[in-house]
Amino acid sequence: MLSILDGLNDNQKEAVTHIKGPLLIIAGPGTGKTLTIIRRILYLIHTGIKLHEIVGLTFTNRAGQEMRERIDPYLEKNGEGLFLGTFHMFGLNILRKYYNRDFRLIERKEQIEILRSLTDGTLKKAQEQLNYISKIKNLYETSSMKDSIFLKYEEILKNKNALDIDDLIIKAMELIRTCDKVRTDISRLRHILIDEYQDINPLQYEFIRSLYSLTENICAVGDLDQAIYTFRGADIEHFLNFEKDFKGAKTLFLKDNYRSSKVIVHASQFLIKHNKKRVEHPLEPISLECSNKIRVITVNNEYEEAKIVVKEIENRMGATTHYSLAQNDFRGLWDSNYRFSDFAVLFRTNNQADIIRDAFIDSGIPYQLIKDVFYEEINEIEDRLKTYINEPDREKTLSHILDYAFGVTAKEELLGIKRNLFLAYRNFPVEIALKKILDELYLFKSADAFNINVNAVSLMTIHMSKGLEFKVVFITGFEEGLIPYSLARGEKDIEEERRLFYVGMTRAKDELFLLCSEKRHIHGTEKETKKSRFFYEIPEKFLESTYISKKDKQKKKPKQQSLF
DNA sequence: AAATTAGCCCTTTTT
DNA sequence: GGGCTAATTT
Repeated sequence: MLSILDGLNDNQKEAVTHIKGPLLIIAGPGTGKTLTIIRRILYLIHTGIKLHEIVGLTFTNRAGQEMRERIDPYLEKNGEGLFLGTFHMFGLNILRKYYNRDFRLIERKEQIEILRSLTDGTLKKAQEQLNYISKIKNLYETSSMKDSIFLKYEEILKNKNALDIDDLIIKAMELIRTCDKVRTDISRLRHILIDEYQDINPLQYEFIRSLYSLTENICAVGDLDQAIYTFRGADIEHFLNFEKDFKGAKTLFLKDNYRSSKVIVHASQFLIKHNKKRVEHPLEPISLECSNKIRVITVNNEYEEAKIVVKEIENRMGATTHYSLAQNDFRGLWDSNYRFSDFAVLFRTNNQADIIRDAFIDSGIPYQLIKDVFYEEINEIEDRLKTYINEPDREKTLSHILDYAFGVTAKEELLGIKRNLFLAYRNFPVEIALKKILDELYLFKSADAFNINVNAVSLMTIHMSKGLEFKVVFITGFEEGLIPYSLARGEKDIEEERRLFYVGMTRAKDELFLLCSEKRHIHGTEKETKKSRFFYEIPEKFLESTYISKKDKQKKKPKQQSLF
């Protein structure tokens, strides 16, 4: 009991021990959100709640996995019975148990094929219609579910005994609502925890409500200031309405930031306060040290921008060139207080990555470019798996397939799934066991995207950086057109862009660099740029601006002459 | 059927 | 500028 609350601050303790009725925990960046959730689960268990009476829902496998890893050591039998994972995995579990054991999960590629057959055959139209159907499902627009294209698509899926990824939630919810057996099973649940509540979409909301009607206990954790996915259907109104939605709800704030320096916390707070649509809540740095100012560096072009990033990293690592060749030379690495993995370079759009990556290749600094490589990877896996089909021993073949498919992702929590798949498909023809195994692999699409154990500088979009932290963060392209992005027009869009930039800023623990290039190639043509409007929303006292430009000297000369 | 050319549009992205 | 696709040529 004492140890469960050990090391927690007062806000966190309250969040852990308030276990009756609905609770909203507003957890700003770096406030110990995951720790609090974990301790809360341990506390629930301590009060006599059983593992199988708790369900924790996350948006990404990464988040679910992180919690799993951190909580399992404290639990008997490796936490068996406690569900911690994505909405989709939770839905899948219900469906496999009660719906139809051998339905197939179809992936985007096949969805497109189906819609091609239903429309004029062009990819463009098919994509358009797929987005439309997915939107209907995720916004849970029941009235549009009578549209002819929707019905035709559903009919084909039904004939194929297939579900799409959105159906994992929809069909599971329908079962919960209509099937007594499932209701009985679900009603064993007593506590629902939902992470990242600000990014919930209407479908997920409906799903939660269905669960809540049976459990009466809900704990939502999130931070409106970090809502960056409204563009794909997340609705921040759910967060704003939590107290109205769930009778008797209590709201708590975690207000101590353990992650970032004083300057970074204060500067980012000044920025985010420009948003009108938000819940005001305090956020204070624990750190009292007088820290470095945020460095705003203006350079001539995007190549210079990349060079500056590399140079600043080299300065901190102590060594000079070609680390990959210098494995026996420990001097630089040994002296440094930094590891390469302490640095992150963030950008708004993926096409900014190339120039930055090239600069890293030139310098020899190890880097990991974090993006959705899984699609390419899975095609490779597919090809490789097909070569196993001809082997005579079926069980052996299946085992090979699973080894290969899951070996690539190499995640501990996949081992159980691997075993289950083996048992389930042991008696199926190999080809069928194969479109199914791949199907389930798709659910783990981005599980490998970021590897925290690799000692390399991380390069990624700001979106991908959510939930991560680094000693030193470089945000590149700090210009109008990129931050905020040019397509963001209305107040609502700009506020989301501001939140995105806020997420980027608050990834930094010690040092934050904002890089601004005077010129940049946009769709091939060079354009003059302006500093981001967000620059002017951060008080000057937090900033240290530097101007590095090749034109520098030429510009200054005429100015001086004019003085005489 | 393969090869070439002309036209198009350009975010962010999980499951 | 370049990746993708549809249209056109060979």
